[in-house]
Amino acid sequence: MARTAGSHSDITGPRVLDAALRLFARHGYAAVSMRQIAKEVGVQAGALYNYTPDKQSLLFDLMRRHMDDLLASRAKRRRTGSALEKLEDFTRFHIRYHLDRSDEVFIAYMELRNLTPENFAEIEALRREYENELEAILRQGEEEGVFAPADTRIETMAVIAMLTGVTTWYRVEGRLSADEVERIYWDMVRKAVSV
Amino acid sequence: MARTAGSHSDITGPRVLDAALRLFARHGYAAVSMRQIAKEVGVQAGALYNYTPDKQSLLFDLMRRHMDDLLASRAKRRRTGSALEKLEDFTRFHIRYHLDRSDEVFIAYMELRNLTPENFAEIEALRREYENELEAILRQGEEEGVFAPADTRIETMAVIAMLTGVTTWYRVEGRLSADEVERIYWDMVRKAVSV
DNA sequence: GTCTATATGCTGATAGAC
DNA sequence: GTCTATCAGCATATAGAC
Repeated sequence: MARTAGSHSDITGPRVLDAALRLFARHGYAAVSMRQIAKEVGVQAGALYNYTPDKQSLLFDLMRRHMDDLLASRAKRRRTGSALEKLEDFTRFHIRYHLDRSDEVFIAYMELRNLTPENFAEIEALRREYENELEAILRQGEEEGVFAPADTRIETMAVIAMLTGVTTWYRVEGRLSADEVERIYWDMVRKAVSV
Repeated sequence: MARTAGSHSDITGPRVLDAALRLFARHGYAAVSMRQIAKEVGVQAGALYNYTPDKQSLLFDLMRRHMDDLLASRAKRRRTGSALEKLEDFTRFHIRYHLDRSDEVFIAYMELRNLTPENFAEIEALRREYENELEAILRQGEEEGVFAPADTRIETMAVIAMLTGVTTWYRVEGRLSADEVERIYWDMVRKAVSV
């Protein structure tokens, strides 16, 4: 019951990360100060250092958490079946996941260069792991004869770039539902890689 | 013949923009200081202000110049013909142009949020103009019956995102020539929008 | 756990000598 | 046109009171 003087909340930790997420996504890591984050949380700047050793860790934790969530969510949904079924599942998953987490996605793509080399290597490995699933699907499809023989690595990068681009224009209040967007992109992806 | 004391070069102006281009592309606008730019040019920080009123103008000038060049280059190449011919021309142009100007492209996509609202509006209008040509091509193809009926605006965004993504992985010293990359992407674009 | 205060250094931009 | 010197402010991070 007794509270240490000045302690107004025991959930300040998550709120710090949330504030950093919003501000980094909106203004960019380098342009956001610890004071701005503190103001958003409702504490003084010094108090932030109870929750993070430094600003870089804030960025890294956000990216790490995002990539972990992405891979974990993907692992739950992964299924067996034909390459075409797998590709549709991957495409719809990617679109939906990225629409639901626009801030995280934006940071994950834009702020890579603001990570220290060690942190960058770790995040990049996770991203590569995610891309590799798509590449494996495309390869399977080629072997099945349903996808056109091609440079699968480049196809992988092209498909991911196309899908991730949805975050640059999609607005929830816009004219299209997430379901419709899924379908449109799946149409294009299917045709793009098919024979 | 006589030179003002301290004047070592009459091409410092362009060198300032070039240095800013490289540094902004590598580290991001917000993370680069005027002192870093000055060091790259080989002058003191104060001297930069003979060439630019402020840091924001440096960013805006780089973006403006890039978009102007892009639209001018495109206008030179634009041609008449079938939608399929026009789309191939657009695709190959976009890939090649973006491979040749990776720094400019990177800045043009990553630093939009660091423009003042007025500057942003101006750049955004130019980008929209570029996108509109692609959208018109897709529409023509639908009318000709060679492209699948679809949401042309989303198709436009999807195609541009896919093509522009080439800058994230292409390396001149890599295993693929620019010609091969052009062909691979054209294959995918053609299939993605066709009936 | 949060506060205030502060250390230390870098920021964009300007003034005036040469 | 470039220099040196400087202004005023903000950066990250830390110290110590409560």
